[in-house]
Amino acid sequence: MPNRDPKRQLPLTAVVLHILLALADGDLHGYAIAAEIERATNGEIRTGPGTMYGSISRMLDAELIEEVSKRPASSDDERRRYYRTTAFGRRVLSLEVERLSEVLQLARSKRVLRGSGAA
Amino acid sequence: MPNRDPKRQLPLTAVVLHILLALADGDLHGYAIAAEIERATNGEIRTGPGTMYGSISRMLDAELIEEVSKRPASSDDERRRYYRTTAFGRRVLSLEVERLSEVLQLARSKRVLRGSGAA
DNA sequence: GACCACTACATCCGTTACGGATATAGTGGG
DNA sequence: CCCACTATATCCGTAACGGATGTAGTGGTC
Repeated sequence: MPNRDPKRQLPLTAVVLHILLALADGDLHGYAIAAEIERATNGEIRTGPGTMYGSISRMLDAELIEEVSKRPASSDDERRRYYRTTAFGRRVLSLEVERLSEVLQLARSKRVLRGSGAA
Repeated sequence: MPNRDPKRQLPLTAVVLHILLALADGDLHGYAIAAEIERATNGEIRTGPGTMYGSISRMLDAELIEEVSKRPASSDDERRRYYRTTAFGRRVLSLEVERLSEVLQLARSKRVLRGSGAA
């Protein structure tokens, strides 16, 4: 059994964080996750197959995600393997987002941002 | 010469990010950086010597930080080695904070946070 | 109905990064 | 003069990333 303490999973790597975010809207298969991450980050984070399938494998082991057997009705490329976040994965994601929020507050208190910083 | 494109340095690892944040207030030596990170993260991120001095070494190579020869007047433990962020390091830090800010906005738009999330 | 670009997953391997263990030695209070 | 603490350094096993390579199904087109 993998480690059930969500705090032990932190901090997440950028790739793992983005995979969890990509799956927050609904189940996706590996290739689609990579495309979604690239889209969501304006191409700034790209995950080649090594990174993607390696990360998926580790996340399955950690039970952050799980494979879904039943696939969307209309899309039927048999090669696709769909994944969704587990309750544990959502909990970890939530904690990581909270942690990042605190890091950002710290950074802002040190006036680290240049002029054009986002809200 | 190391890579001078600050975007190539992203995403930073959690440890590197926190080292840059710790040095944002002023020069510190390695041991003090580790203590400051532990303090600033309420003990959630701890850096043993392997991580700390390894990270410092890599950051020196990347010219994110540099060693300062002149040390604070009153503190004179000869073993200490002080570091400060370079202009390049501040630039990278600024970009990373901006990136994290965008990640957080994305996460919030997906309603990933539980009730007690920070502001 | 052959072709070909694209989709999709898998594995390999080199590199980077982390983390604990170990080593060494200076510092400073009691 | 101890002894705990400070401080840096190195070693080594493990985790994670990233590009290369391989294989094969899909789907449009001529």
